[in-house]
Amino acid sequence: MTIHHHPGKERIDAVRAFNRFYTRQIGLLEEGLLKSDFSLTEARVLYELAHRDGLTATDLGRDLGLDAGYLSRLLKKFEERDLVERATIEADARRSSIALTKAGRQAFAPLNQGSHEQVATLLERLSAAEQDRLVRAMQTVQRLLGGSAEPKIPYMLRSLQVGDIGWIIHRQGLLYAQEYGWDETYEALVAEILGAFVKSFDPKWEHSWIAEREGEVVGSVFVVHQSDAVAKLRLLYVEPSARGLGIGRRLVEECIGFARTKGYRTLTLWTNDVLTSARRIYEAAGFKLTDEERHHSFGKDLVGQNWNLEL
Amino acid sequence: MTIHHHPGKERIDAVRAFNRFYTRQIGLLEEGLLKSDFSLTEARVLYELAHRDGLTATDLGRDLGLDAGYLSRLLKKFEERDLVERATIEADARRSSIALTKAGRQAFAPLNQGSHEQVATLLERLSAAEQDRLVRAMQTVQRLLGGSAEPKIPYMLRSLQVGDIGWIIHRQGLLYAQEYGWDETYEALVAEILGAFVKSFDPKWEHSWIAEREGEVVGSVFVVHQSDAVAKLRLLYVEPSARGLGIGRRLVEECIGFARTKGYRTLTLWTNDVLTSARRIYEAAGFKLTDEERHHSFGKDLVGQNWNLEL
DNA sequence: ACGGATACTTGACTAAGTCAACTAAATGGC
DNA sequence: GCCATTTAGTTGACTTAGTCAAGTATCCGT
Repeated sequence: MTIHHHPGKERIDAVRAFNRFYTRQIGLLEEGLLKSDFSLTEARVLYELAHRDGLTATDLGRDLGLDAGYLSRLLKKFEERDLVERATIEADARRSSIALTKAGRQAFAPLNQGSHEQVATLLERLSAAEQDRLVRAMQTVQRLLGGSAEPKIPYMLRSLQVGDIGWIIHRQGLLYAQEYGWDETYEALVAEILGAFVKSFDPKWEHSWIAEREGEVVGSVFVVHQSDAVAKLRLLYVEPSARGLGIGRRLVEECIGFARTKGYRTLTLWTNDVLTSARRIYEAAGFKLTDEERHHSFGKDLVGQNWNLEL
Repeated sequence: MTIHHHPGKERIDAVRAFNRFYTRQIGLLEEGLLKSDFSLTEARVLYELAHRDGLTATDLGRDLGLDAGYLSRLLKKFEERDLVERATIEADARRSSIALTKAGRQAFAPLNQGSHEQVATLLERLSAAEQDRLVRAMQTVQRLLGGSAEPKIPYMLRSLQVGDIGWIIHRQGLLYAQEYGWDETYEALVAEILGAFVKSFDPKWEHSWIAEREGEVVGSVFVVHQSDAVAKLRLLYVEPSARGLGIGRRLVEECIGFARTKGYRTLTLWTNDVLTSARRIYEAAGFKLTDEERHHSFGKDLVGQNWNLEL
């Protein structure tokens, strides 16, 4: 379950600004269609017909937001021009499945090509990296507004890839700075830990888990070898946007399972008392608080805690 | 100058998919306007008039992509309904500056409110973090397509902030993996270097520069203390999207200037021969190659180089 | 088997937008 | 300073795009 949130004025205004911007943008793209013998709506209908099979008039009307009467006439005109043909659906005599004829596909091709070239021209003004960012940003917008509800797979775990440790350092640095006011030395500590982890990585004794949700890193945890009897769980974190999905608990469970199968006797971890949600996960997993000490780190007075789990 | 790039089919198709998606999205938002006594175009005109001063008919037509004749009649109707008034521009008797009257603002208010609420409803379905991502993504699209030309300030230099080192580790890790096929140990090395840099940072002898372009990190460099006579330049990098702006050269110059003022006698650096564009910058800045050695690192056979500049 | 819904179709209409011809004022070149 | 050209805006005549309501044929649930 995702937590919903009443949006602030700045966000609403930003979205409205984008809507105005893109209304204009689409208007510009339409102008390119003007020279063809099809209107924008006709082109949209042709596009759908060219890319999807077995469509009925109702499908088209629903997906493109068109009036049934208008669409009916439009399709009739297409049929007269021999661009589309309708096949009766045996199961339902009211509906018919609409498809482009060969002539229809031929008429659509230059239209499609024109649109393709227009977009290509638009993109050519950008560098490859910018094109990439543009596409990603568009996909983000589409995914978020597309009402795609909850993704089928809420998250998946994988092991470390290039780019991950930098990303985790970046996010943890920012997150703890925002939430607890820690300074840049925390980020530096994470960098040192993860740099050393990768450098001296020993697959026999160590492991990492990255939680990914729709292609984005939303959590991670590491198990490092302290001695043949003691494994250490390090740097558990879950993105605020992905909290409530049980990712934290799952990551800790993976660590425990890994430590058990590798024959460790104890799983230990160090944390700070301000990190209450992490603490709750450790308690639920059976960890016991063994000791606490005050320390001054990351620009704050903190209480460090060691927790142990006998395996 | 930015490097342009011929876009691939996937990117073009992704952009076209987004256009279709957003055409529909805007269609849905328009439906909300239907109950008011203004058409979408009228509402757009009212919006512009409400938010910008001293507009002429031509300005409106250009910015909203409207036919001059159509707009003329539309404004005449508004004037008859006493929603707008025109003031003659003393410098040019052909043009007149159009503004909403009090009645115009009153008529616009519920329209504006309606649109505001509609967007608010749309956003409410998302969590705060998702709203944030949506807005960012929209701003990215708008900035990239907005033809905002070159930004007034092509880039600016600043010193390190929380989140920077993680970001630099992430980007360098990915970049060298993509461009030269280096493995995750390079990213780990960067993490160790930067973790240690922040941890043992000595402002008397050391410094960092982050190049920022429109709020994004596009380059960085570090100077570290090796001895009181020798400073080391480390981890120079410039984002591919920001190459050609002279950022690399500028970063190296800053390092040299800093090393001179701090009284170092030598500025040294280590690099690899495959990094040809960096090498060109070092040569131009007066660095001399002192020695080379073959080594196997980051999953590749490489030739490491030491370069020195006597200050 | 029948009441209500669904998938279209058609007629009558209005809104939205285009195009070209026109007037009046400004602007640039010589 | 004059004249050709451009720009700002207007108007008439028109087309296209889209809406609305009433209608027919078919399907679906009970």
